[in-house]
Amino acid sequence: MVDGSGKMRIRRVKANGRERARMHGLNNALDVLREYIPITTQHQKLSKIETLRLAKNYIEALNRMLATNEQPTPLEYAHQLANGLSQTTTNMLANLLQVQPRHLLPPSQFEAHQFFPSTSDNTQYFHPHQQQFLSPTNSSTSTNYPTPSPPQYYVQNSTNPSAAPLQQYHSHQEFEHQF
DNA sequence: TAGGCCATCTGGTCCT
DNA sequence: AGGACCAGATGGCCTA
Repeated sequence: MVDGSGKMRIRRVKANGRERARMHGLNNALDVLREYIPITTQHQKLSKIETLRLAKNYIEALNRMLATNEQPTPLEYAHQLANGLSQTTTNMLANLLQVQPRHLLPPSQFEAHQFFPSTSDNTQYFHPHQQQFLSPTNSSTSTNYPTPSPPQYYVQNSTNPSAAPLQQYHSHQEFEHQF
């Protein structure tokens, strides 16, 4: 602003105030959005960009459930939600859904991590490219659903109003019983 | 300490 | 003319 007149200055100050209010409105909307997505933390809220990414993944996951009329396994669900998220948020998600963070690595890191880290168990692994589960002993197509490793499923924070599809299941057995 | 995230300011553009 | 929206710049705070 070259013109330093009082009138111009007042205009600028008023515009700044409006811009501040506009950004506060945007942030409030983001706070509301955070309440409806299935990650909640006590001490640290999701960043703006991660909130938007996770919300998009969550909508996609819900749409998929509606389209297929099936609930995903926790590992599948975690994979859908973790798509494109940062390492930090992915770890947080893995922790909340009680799956191994290494199972949620993006394709590049997934392969770099060696496809099947251990052959000592019967754990099956979700392949992000093929969008299906493979087992260490039989890497051919697995048609029946796997038994994912985490015995407990996501328990929603009671202060969070979001309707996370898995929150109703409190144990692995209860989850399996639905099918 | 570098990098990520954020709030704020600012000037440009478009719309009413 | 004035408001809304946008993107770039800047500086502060926090964390790995």
